[in-house]
Amino acid sequence: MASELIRTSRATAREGREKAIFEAARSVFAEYGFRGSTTAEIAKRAEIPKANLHYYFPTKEALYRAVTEDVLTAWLEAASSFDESADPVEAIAAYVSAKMDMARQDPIGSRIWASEILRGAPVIGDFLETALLDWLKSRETIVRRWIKAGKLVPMEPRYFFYMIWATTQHYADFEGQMMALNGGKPLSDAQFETAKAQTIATLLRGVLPSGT
Amino acid sequence: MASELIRTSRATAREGREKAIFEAARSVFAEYGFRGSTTAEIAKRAEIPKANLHYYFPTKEALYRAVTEDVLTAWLEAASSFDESADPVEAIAAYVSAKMDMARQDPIGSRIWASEILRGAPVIGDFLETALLDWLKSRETIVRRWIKAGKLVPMEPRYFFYMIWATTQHYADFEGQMMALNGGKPLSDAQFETAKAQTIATLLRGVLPSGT
DNA sequence: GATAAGTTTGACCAATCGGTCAATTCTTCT
DNA sequence: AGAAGAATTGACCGATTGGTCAAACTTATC
Repeated sequence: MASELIRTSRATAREGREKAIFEAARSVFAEYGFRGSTTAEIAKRAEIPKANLHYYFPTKEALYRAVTEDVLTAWLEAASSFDESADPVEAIAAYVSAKMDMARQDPIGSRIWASEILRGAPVIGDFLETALLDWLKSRETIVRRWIKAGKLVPMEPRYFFYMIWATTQHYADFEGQMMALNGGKPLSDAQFETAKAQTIATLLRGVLPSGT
Repeated sequence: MASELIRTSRATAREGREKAIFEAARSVFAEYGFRGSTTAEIAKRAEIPKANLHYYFPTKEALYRAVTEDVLTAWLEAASSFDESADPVEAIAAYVSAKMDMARQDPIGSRIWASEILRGAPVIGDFLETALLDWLKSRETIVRRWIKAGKLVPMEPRYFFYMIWATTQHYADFEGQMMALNGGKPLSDAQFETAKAQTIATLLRGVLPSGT
């Protein structure tokens, strides 16, 4: 069966195994950070011998770099949902919504980001100082324009973005705390939608002029 | 000189050395989490031989428990600043202010909390399910009363507290990210005061009825 | 079906891990 | 001054760390 041979070809099998290692690494790094993670634990979660892991990723650091780069890509995707052309209500709502969904769908990525920053961002430091700073500057300009047009209350845009990042990140990083406060269960879909809607509403009311 | 002997007595010296170890442990645990931290690194930062560290704290875990208990104490202190008797504006402003100041003065404590939650809160789990849950429930009752009295917009109090916790925590845990976005320097006192005032203003406007 | 290339794996390595211990030094008390 | 206890420390321990390697096994190609 040639077709089946193609489907299970070496390249495909390799991709699958790489992905299994990758996902195992994500979960371990998110839980224990870089230094606290062991290649043995990652191999165990990927259900392969440790030596095999080093065949696909030469070092623990190379694996970590691959994982963090992936997180950055996801971050940039969500960032694009802050739309300059839209009016502030739409732009903010869409952006917060996208970030909340990201925290919900990929809490592990968010936690990797958090633990990377906690130890001083040795790997993504460059990204923070370049791409993230550029993004923030350009969005600050947009927000300032809205403020001047009277569409938003006077404020320092930067600290508003910090509030947004903080809140959305919180739903991923502190899931454990939320679970403890929710009878040991994670937020249901309904609860999460309520949280999301309320977060957007509170943030919007917090920056829109009274008459709006 | 008897007075000097008393001042540098054994008990006092012991306290001092214990505190040095304690502080070293806090900084290492905050940076690398429990598993990523090593007693060797802690001893190095405390400037003592590793064997001496184990004279004061028998195990790495005992040291970690001492550190986390200290963090919980600080948390409870800040929690008390949410005053039931005050009106909502005062209560919320005071609470957010206290939490922001805590994040500013003791970012390390906040980071220890964060990394403990990231790995599933194995040590403070009990606290979350008991003391923290009790605190949250009682404050939810207060907030609901204010909502019924028309002093606050209708909402789920819980998610509002999450926003407060998230934002204040963010200023401690993501200090590295903020530095990168601030020309490599930490927020100045003036910047921090602006951030604090704006955070309080935005949160308050976000939950106060329009006419207020 | 034979050859070559890609993949898997147990055994192993030096370095580091948390922790112990006995010998030594320093303080306190009489 | 000297005995007793408290504190310090280098040397050391078994276990675990990230990583290597050669041998065995699979798969693709002719």
